Amino acid sequence: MTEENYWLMKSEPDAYSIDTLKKDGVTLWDGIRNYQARNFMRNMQKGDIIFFYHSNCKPPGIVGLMEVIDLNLVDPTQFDKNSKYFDPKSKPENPRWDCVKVKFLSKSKRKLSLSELKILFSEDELLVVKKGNRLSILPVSNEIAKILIKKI
DNA sequence: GCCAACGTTGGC
DNA sequence: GCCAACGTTGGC
Repeated sequence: MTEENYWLMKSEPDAYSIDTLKKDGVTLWDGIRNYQARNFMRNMQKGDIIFFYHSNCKPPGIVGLMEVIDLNLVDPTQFDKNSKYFDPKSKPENPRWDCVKVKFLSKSKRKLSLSELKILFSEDELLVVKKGNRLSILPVSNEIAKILIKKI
């Protein structure tokens, strides 16, 4: 049996929230315009579990779980001139940005806030608690993920 | 609103 | 290739 990998993905609830995902069921995680975050997405596998994190809100924190169901999809927003994610340098014959498709799994009974995460984990254990970390997609170790899942 | 911590851009 | 200027993210 292959073990799942775990990730954390951030979204501002005003832009896309856990409740919207719950309603949609599945969604394309598009609009990623950071190479490091994109490369993490490229390392995902079907069945990987993702912690959904609400950023830029009070308080920020983990609000639910989702699952990767499709990989290496071209991000359509890069070619959409009306999108804020339009990238004039990206060509359809050689797309620069891709994304994954995710499925809603569960919403936390209670938000696991960043301040709580800081108490539970060090910067080395969980990257989202690292000061100044701006990446919107981060890996989570299996060990830490199992602890987190019990708490949400 | 402030600012730390980056990433990106462009002149040279 | 260097680096200054600028832009973005996101906590506080």
